[in-house]
Amino acid sequence: MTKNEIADALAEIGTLLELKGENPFKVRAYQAGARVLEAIEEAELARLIAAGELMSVKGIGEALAQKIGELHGTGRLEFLEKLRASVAPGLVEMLEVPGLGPKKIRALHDKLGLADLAALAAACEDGRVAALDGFGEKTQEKILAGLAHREAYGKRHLWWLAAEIAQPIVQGLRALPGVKHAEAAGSLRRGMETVGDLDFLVAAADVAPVVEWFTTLPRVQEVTAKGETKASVRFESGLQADLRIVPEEQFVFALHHFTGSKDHNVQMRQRALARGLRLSEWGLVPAQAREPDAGTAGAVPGTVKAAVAQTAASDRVVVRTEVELFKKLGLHFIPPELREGMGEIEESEKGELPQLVEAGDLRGAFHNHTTASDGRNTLVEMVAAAEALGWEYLGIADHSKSSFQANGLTEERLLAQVEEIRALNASQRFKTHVFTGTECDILADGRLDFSAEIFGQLDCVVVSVHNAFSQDEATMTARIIRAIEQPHVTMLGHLTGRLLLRRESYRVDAAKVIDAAIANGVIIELNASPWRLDMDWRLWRKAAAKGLLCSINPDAHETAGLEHVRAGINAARKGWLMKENILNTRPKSAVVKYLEGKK
DNA sequence: GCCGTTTTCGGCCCGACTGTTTTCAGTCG
Repeated sequence: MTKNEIADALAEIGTLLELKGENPFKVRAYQAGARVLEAIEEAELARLIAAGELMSVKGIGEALAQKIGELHGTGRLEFLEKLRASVAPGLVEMLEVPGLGPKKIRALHDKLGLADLAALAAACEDGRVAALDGFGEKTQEKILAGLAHREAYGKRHLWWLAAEIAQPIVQGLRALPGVKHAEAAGSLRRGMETVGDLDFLVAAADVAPVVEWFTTLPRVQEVTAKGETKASVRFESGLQADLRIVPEEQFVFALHHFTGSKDHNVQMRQRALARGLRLSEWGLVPAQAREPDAGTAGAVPGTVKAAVAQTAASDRVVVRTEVELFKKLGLHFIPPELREGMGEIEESEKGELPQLVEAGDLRGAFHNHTTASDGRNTLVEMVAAAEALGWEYLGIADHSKSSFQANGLTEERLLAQVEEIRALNASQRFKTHVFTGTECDILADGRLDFSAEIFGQLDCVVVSVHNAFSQDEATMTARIIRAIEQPHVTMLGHLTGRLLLRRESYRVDAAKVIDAAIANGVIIELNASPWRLDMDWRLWRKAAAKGLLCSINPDAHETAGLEHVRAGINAARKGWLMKENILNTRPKSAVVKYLEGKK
């Protein structure tokens, strides 16, 4: 069984135990185990298991090590199979209904015998749910609404589209009178490839006008909450957005808290405790400041909020920026993209966080299409757009002949395009230099769509899979490796072929392909299309450490698509990549030298 | 179930909100 399948199995155990009402800390241990496993490489896992060293990994103890070993060796786990048999599958689905958690689901199952969503809907409609102890009319309505909206609104949203909505809202909030600061937080700020909802944070003394402005934004379909410090809306697209308003002195703590991730926050709080401090969205206070105070209106005694309220202003830990917040805990600033609880705190403590690549570091981009194949803008239009972005160079890579659905180029058409590009460069009409190239199909058996002789006349050869997606993992992996072992190949396009929220990736052993790419001096692209972001950011940190070179490729099919490199920069930053790890941060002369070295 | 410069037992991040309740449990982030 593969690493990811084992991680899924552990996460499933956690969910099932939760539904059975098990000790929540045991549940957490399985969930944590699943996450830890995802961060280990396939080969490293096999080695740890063989060497009996699995328990040396933090978060994996005796019980998890035994179960992981059994899953890895046999592909089965009796413990999990018995667990599955003891929980109705419909209960797992119920967890996706807003307002339903393990306790309520258990009650619905034990007292009403409900075992799936259809039975749940029926029980709500005839009022049985509302009659249950601990439930009521409101809860019943909420469940029904949740079931109705599950299809339409339960989905996540692409970062790119969410950012397009969020950006003007942040600008608008900042322009409101009395607003001191406004930021988008959450997974959007962390640059995740998809986001569940938007989180806006505002520092302002006067709350009402901010809430009023937010809840009356264009395209707001429904205002789902409107209170003293918070409002929530749902846009027509189904995207939800939360707004929180805090006093100015709390803003940095709240921004950090609502940026997350959850794992990062847990680790930060533990770190604060270890240093005699308590951290929350309310502030940073000495851990011993626990005694309730009569004057602490509204705050629950013993909480950080109460401690903040009762601590004399002169004794509070005053923090004006996130840089200062991290510094108070003995850390260097951790960029939001790295806050995934994946070792960033340890590296920050050592002062060894990478100098992450920035949008301004890009000097050009490869893998772009024109009207010669399936693009919507001509060569000249694409180059003009690249020049407007200030790029030194633009790599063209139209489809090859086997991609007939994409109007792929034959050898003759490709060579004609090469002539056209050379003439354009010679004319000096644009400051942007154009590199010739192709996005050549990797055929089903790993052969390529053009001969080495053709490749020899191009600056850059991108090879990609566009058909026979259903091959098994071993076949697909061997196919891709065969392709990148061939001479003249510069880079591999979209490693897994995934389309976020639309199409699963094809099956491929990423670790093997990464090793083969390094061995053959082939680049793997970070396809910056917001629908792809492929190869996944989670794989980049280790791959780059091993020596893999990245190219952030927009895969643009129209001029506007060139700007998708911003999404690629996000993903690269999440993958801990520095400028040095990425080909298209290099000046044109260095790129020319690199490409000539490949011939 | 995991973990340990107070520990091998007794903890495990923190707080808001909602709806259901007369003081709190469950859910969510």
